[in-house]
Amino acid sequence: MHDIKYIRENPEVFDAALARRGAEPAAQILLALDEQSRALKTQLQDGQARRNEASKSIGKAKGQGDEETAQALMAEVAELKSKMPEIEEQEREVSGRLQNILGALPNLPADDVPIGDDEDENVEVERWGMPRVFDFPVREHSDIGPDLGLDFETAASMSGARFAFLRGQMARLQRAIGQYMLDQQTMENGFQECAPPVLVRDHAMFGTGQLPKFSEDSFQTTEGHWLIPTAEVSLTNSVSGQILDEGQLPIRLTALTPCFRSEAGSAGKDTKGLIRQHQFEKVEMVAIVHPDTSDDEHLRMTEAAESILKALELPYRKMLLCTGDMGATARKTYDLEVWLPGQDTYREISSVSVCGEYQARRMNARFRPEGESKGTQFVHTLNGSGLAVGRTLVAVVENYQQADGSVTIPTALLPYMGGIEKLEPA
RNA sequence: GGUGCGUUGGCUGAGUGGUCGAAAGCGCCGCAUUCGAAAUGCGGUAUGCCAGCAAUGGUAUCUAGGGUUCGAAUCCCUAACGCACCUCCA
Repeated sequence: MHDIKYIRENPEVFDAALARRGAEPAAQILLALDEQSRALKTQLQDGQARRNEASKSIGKAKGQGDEETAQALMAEVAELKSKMPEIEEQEREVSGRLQNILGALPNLPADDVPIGDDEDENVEVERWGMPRVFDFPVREHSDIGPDLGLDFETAASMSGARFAFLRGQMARLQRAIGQYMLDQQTMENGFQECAPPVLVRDHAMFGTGQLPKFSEDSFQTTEGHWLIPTAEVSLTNSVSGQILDEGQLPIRLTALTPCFRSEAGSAGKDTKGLIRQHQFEKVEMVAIVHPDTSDDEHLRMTEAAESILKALELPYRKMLLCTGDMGATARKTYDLEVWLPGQDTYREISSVSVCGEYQARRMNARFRPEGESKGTQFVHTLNGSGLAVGRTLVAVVENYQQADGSVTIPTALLPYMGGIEKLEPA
């Protein structure tokens, strides 16, 4: 959500920023609606002022027992009132349209975000770790997995495509990965562990920006609840509508939850394996911070995600997303892409975004600056995966695979594996 | 799923259909007092929009949306949320 005042004062800057994202200019239509809406408001308020004045006089007249004057005034007010609903209706319609357009616009990219159309124009910032050299034919996880407890057929029989049924040591490994990452984020990186709802209402989805534009990406129950596509929704909305004390900031939250995505529009993409599922687990990080610190927090959060990959000794690269590849709510995003030897490529495993006040405005999440009794400011919000559990599982299986089809367990995960040191093919 | 009660400013909490943007207290800010502080006293303390250089004035907002009325924090309806009891159930 954008500040209409800012647009009023900087229409060209606003449109230029939208253009960098490849979005159509919007300032002109917004300002036209804004002007109309305000003109109608004024008109309405003039009418209301006269009505209120007359109504007060009626009260006085009645108090003095002057029934005649009261009747005359009442007639006048009735006349006045007959015209008001029409203006009211117009005003509602105009400001409704204004809100709709405003609510559907993406965030403005930060100045240092590279301009580009799609992922091909993302910029590699750094690379960590050396891809392992294999002395046997490397296989994809979808190839290795079935003998280790990764069962797509059983899942398909009950749920269809893009679901997985994990068994035995494979299920255990997924649990170990989730537990390990949650422990790291809470005990090492200062995030508070949360266990939030995974079903949320419309306004929560609007607050974090999934609605109104991206409803087709998520599942909705027959009751009207949405299944969260990421715990970002639940965690960020925990401060929705609140006025925090400056001293409470920063708030750092994390949660391990299932995430649900319809993957509409990605038909034919990543159909093999665990990469793109309707349901997957993810450890999410969210930070609610003072506006002055959001850029630093962005780096901090990215490092928190990187620390997991380093501990698991998984090679990765850090990408700065270009304007065309960023999510609608982000001002700036770093993606971490893990090396998948089976696919001979780097694949996204974490996405860390700073949203500025874009979500905070939508949620009306504010803080009260220290030492001031009045006045509030919007907080800044950030979110990032720390990390996606399913894709981490893929990365472990592919990077730690052995010639005999077994998979060794990264040292960091051993304490979570209950004595299992290797996944053995059945 | 059923019944009842509730939702007021940063917080607590009054409020008979007109004089209520709303008592009082707390908190916060300023001033006085003090060497300084505490305590005390005095004053000030919501937000959006419109007009205005400004002071200020107008208007809307007492969870939200409808309605009744010349006039609604106050009456009616609906929803959301909270609490209690009942029913059911991991």
